[in-house]
Amino acid sequence: MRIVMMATGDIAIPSFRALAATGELVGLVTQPDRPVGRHQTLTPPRIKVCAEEAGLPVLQPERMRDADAVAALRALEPDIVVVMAYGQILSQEVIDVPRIACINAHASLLPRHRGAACIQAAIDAGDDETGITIMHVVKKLDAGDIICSRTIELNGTETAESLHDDLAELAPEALADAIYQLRNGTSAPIEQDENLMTYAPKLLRAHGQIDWHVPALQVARRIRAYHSWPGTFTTYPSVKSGGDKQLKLFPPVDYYSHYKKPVDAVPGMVLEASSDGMVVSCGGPRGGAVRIMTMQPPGARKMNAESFFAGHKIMPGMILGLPSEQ
RNA sequence: CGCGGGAUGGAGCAGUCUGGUAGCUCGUCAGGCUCAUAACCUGAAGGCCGUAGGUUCAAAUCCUACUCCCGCAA
Repeated sequence: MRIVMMATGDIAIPSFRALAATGELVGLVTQPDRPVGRHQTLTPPRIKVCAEEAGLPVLQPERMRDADAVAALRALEPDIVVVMAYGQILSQEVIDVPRIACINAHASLLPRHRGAACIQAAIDAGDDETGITIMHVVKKLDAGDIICSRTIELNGTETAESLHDDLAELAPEALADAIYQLRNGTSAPIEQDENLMTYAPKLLRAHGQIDWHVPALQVARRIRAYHSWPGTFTTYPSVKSGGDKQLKLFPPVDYYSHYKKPVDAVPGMVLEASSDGMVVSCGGPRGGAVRIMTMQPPGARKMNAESFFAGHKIMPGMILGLPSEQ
């Protein structure tokens, strides 16, 4: 059995190593090296480094749909192509290259949370469970028939970062199951129920701005869900510059569905500013609040509430996140 | 050389534009108050103001180079 992996994200690394260990992996297709970081240094995907250490051929086509890229993939004569966090939409021509199947490992329980931000979406939605789904690749994104899946319970403390790592470790087992079924011709793919489908589009930094009008539970979930990518932030009025400054927010966050507030409290109002944290009024029918204990002002490192309030004049009654509401 | 912000006692900051005795909120230590305290009062210790040069009677402050940290963008 000849297997080719198409993957770019770190989530695919454990799966890559597991496949490489079987000796059936004959190549990796990954995104081209990209300028990355503060100095725009050209950096290879980490999984590419893994492939080179394993002595496997690596393809990095700018556009996988191009004829020469397809030809290069075909030259590897794959029986199965395994796609995981690759970063390019595949054309039908590419999907048809492998002799047996082109399959995808997706980090959610499909048909829930199709799309790039599936991990964040599961936490943000407050799901009780998520997992890894192995399905056939079709032209429509993440819509192919399901071969198998593995489930992981959520306990309400995960961040996208921690869940990403857990799912990365869960994936090899699911992949092995799917490949075993395909090898023996015993797989019985199940069609996805389109009525249960949700879509989690790719996230940008700007999506991390907190809307204080939503209930405290949702604010707390989002701060967890978006850590560490794309992160969450709000803005605060700066006494020094007179303008507004960004404040990044970090988990863990406590939330209160009920919180004693002054009568003029509005969403985004700071209710408490102490070494125990910054309590911010949220929206929703009962008007809860969240307690932020770790934050990061512009130009500085991440710090706890005690340090933050030592040098930043944030007083109860100030309103956070105003610009987005105007 | 992608764009920008920053480096000041243990922590977080002000002071830099307009050069002239090192400040703030905490923390630490000592004493006081108190039945008691993480609360309150008083006092003290702790800084070559990132590094190296330059300008000047005088540099945290102005000029040049360098090191490290951070945000944006990817």
